[in-house]
Amino acid sequence: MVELPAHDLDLIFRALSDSTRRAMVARLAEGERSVGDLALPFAMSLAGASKHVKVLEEAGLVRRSVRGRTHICRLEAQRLAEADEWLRRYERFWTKSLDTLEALLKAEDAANARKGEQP
Amino acid sequence: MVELPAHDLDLIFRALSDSTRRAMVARLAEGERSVGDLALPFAMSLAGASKHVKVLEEAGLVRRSVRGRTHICRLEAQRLAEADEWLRRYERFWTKSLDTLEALLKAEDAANARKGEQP
DNA sequence: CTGTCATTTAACCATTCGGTTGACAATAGG
DNA sequence: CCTATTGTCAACCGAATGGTTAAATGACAG
Repeated sequence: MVELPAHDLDLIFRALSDSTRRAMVARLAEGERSVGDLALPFAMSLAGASKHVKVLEEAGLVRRSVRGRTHICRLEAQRLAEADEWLRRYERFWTKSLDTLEALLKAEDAANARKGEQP
Repeated sequence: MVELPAHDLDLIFRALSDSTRRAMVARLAEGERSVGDLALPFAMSLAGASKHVKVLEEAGLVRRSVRGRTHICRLEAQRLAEADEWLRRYERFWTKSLDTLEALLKAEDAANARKGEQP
């Protein structure tokens, strides 16, 4: 459980705050992709897409290996885990509300059951 | 399991990409805080901090209730859950590497055990 | 009514962002 | 060698970001 520099989380969350980049991450989850492949789905110049890839790379979310003239990208999932680690610190706050709701429903059921037993 | 608009995730991740705002979230996890309280830890004008709170609010991460002249903020954890939901789509990619490591270790153990059985 | 406390708004500034185009570099395939 | 293909780099643009200060709003206290 390493404590990461705040700056890293800045970069990771920033990288994920753009839907184009999130889509690229989704694509990379299916397997390695060249920059050109990643650019393909978007109505955007290759240079534009290339910039997005760079942002992902600088956030550590993507690793690139140059093979000939094509740059092959692959997802660096550990980095996603680090963002997730930060978020899960607060997990109890969103599960708690569900638990509370559950408790309320149970209490209601119990009340109904009592009514049913003594009409 | 609601599919959220991409735009919402944009706002949530963007809001979390700043360490000041993440610190505010952390603070709000301890309980409700006024804008002034939230601003206190930072070497920043109140107006500046107020802007950060607004960013959190617009991302839906914070709900504000005005009580007299003080604005009381509280964490809207469901919103964090939505970011987490996106990330967990890729959970298997970062747990997989751990599993693989585990498998390797187990295989090694098995090999050692075999050696031990037939010396 | 007056002042003061909590906060927002407005205007401004430098920097970053997301995007473009055009030039460049390197590799692949005739 | 020549020419595509793959991708980056540099310069530029408008919009957004993170910050400031100064003024405005709104509620409470005397």
